[in-house]
Amino acid sequence: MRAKRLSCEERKQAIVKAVLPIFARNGFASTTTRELAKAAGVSEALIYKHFPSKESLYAEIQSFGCKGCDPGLKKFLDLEPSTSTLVYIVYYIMRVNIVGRSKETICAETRHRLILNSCLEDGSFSRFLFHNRFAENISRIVECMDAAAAAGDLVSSPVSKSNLLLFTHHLATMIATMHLPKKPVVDYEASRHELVQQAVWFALRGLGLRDEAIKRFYSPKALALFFSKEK
Amino acid sequence: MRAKRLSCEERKQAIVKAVLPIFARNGFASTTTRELAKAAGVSEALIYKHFPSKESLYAEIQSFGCKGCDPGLKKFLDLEPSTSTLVYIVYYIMRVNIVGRSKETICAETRHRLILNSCLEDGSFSRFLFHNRFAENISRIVECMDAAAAAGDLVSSPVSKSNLLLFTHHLATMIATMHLPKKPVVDYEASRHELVQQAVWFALRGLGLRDEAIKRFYSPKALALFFSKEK
DNA sequence: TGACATAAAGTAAGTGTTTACTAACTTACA
DNA sequence: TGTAAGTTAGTAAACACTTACTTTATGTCA
Repeated sequence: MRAKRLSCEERKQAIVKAVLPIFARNGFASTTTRELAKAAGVSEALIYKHFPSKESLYAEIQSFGCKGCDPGLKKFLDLEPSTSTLVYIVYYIMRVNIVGRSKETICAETRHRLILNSCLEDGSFSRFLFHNRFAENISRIVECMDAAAAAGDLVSSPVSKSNLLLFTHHLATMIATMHLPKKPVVDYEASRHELVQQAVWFALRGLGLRDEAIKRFYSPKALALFFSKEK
Repeated sequence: MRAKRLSCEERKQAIVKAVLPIFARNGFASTTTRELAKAAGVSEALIYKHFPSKESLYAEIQSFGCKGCDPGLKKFLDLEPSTSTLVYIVYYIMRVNIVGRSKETICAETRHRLILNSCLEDGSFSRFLFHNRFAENISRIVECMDAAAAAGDLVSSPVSKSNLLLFTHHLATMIATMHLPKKPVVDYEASRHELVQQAVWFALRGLGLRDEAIKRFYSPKALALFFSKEK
């Protein structure tokens, strides 16, 4: 089994991509270099030509997992700050985490596994991801909350707005975590799409959005359509 | 280094207890039998006298982690079903998971690590724990929600009551997860006790409790006092 | 155009070390 | 004094990583 000849950089990329889901599924320690080589379709020795150690390869897949912005979220963020946009964003957070996207660099499950593994270790990957993907957008979402409050749709909270948003995100992440094993950890008696809707309700209320506003602005069908149109 | 002589059953228990936090901290694969023996203060061979394999020892610590009921929660559940009791229970869930208890068989962090590790594997431990510790009590908590609804404190939801409670629990678990690494994954700009209060607000609103009801029944100080008096 | 040099991509077959686990022995208590 | 708790000193296998080799694309010069 001789691998097709690639340039140095191409091969490096190919190895990282191939190896990412293996590391995510098994964790660092219980993944052997043999498995990695097999997944990448090359010899172990070649991996060591490109990466000085198993650890450095793991670091590489983490930094790869951080790369790239979130085009779907950008689309939502570019909308005018308003109650409606806030609803969109909360829906987006739930949807992306609980059911995933069709086109993404790394699939939602793999990403969640990396995040959880990182939380069980030093947390640096998760922390970096949070800074890159969330904290950077939080001010824009807070603007939406301010707009909603000004419109009388959102009641004030004894909780900082950024924490309210973190809690929303936490809910999404934990529901996703419950779905990692083949047999989900808890039985919600609902499909993933129904679960998205339920979680959106819970979160919007948690944020302080009035029920009238939720009913007015939250149309699951319209949102699902808008979501699926993301390029 | 010769271990003090114990009876078979005593030693078995001692090993399980000593080994539990090690497994929780490192995960199964990256824990060596040498570390386990050192933590238990015995030779590796003695461990193998009591447990046929590393895997069976891991299974044993999981089943140990499931054991024992939740005396604190029982105290809350024994109260009359009411809005006030519902608030108590939500506070209890947040408090136990985010700051932990003073007296418990296994500390909150260790328990969370086991849960997350299980979610990354087949989920069986987490599933069992959920059934034992949560599902069994859920009907009692739903009674509280019914009472709150009857009293006009809780608005109805397009979400099943059991899912609302699961979401509440998820929030607690995820906040705890963010605190697993030495340096927390996200910065809430709040102490753990403040975070409990904030999460309680978010969850109570998410459950559909009216703001007036929350203000009327949620007194952090009184609850903290009541909590700390649990024997 | 083609023979050939060369540099870099790729591999087979190891290395020493660590690992889970065991056999054979020692110690202490009832 | 016998039995069961406990240990020492291993074993074979698996592991991360290397060395020494082979293959192939490409540029160069007659």
